Amino acid sequence: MTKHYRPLLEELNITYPQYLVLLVLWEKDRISVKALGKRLFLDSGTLTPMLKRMEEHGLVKRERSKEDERIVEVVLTEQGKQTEKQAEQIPLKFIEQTNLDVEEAIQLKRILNKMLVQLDTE
Amino acid sequence: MTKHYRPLLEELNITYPQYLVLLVLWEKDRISVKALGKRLFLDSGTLTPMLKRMEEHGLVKRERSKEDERIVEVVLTEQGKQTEKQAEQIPLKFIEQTNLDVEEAIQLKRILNKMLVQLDTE
DNA sequence: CACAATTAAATTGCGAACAATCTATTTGTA
DNA sequence: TACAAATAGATTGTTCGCAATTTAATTGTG
Repeated sequence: MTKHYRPLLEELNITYPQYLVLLVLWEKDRISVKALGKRLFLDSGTLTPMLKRMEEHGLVKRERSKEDERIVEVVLTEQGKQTEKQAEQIPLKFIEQTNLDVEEAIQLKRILNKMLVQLDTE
Repeated sequence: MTKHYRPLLEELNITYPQYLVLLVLWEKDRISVKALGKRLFLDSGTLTPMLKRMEEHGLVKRERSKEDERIVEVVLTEQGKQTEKQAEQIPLKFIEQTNLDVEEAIQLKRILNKMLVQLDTE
C-alpha cells in the first residue's frame, strides 16, 4: 500500500501510514496516541516517532493532557486540516488503479477486517 | 502477516519474509535474486541484506553464477531443506487462526493477487 | 497514607520495504 | 573492436512495524 499510494501522496509530502493517521484525525481532530493506535493497529513504538515527524512537517501537534499527564493528545494543525481538501480524490484514484470491481473491493475490506480483528483479539 | 506468523515461525528462528523466500526455494532450490524478487515483489535493496542474514543462519548459500557474474544464485543448504519438514503444518495453523472460511480465504487470495498484479504492471 | 500494580508513552534495537544511486558485467551496435 | 546501453546486485538513507524494556503518572488496596 505504501508503495502504490506514494505517487498519489507525493504532492502532499506524506507517506501512506501518515495518511492513515490524518484520515482518523479528519474524523476527530483530537485523539490520544493510545486510541489512535487502537484504530490503526499500531503501537507507540511506531506512532511516537511517526507523529514527531508529522509534527516537524507542521501537520499535527502533540500535547500532554492536563488532566492525566501520561496521555499525549494528537491534534490537527490548520495545515493538517487544509490537507483534507487536497487529499479528497485520493481514495477514488487508488480504487481506479487497483482495477477491482466495487463488490471485490467491499469483499476485500470485509475479509481483511474479519481476519485482522480475529488475529488481534485471540 | 509478519507479526501474526511470528509465534508459528519462532521455533524455526526465521521471520515471515524469510519464510516466503524458503517457500520459493523449497519449490526450486536454486534461483537468482532477480527471479526471486519477481516472485515475491521485492527488490535487491530488500533481498540482499535479507539473504545475507539467512546465509549467516545457515539456511541458504549465495553463489555468483560462473556464466554471468552479474547474477547471484540463491541455493538451499542442507539445513534449509530440513526446515521444510518442520514448517509443514504452518500454513494450516495460520489459516485456523484467521478464522476465515475456505471460500473467504480463496477469495482473499484471488482479489489480492488481482490487485497486486494490476498495480505492479501499470 | 504508603506502596504495589497498572497504564501511557517513550526508547532501544532489529528486520524489512523501497527510492535513489553506484558498481561491475554483459550485450548490442556503429 | 570500441563504446554506449542495458542488466544484476549492492549500497545508502529514510520510514515503518514491532518486541522488549524503561520512565513517569495514576489508580487501587492494605
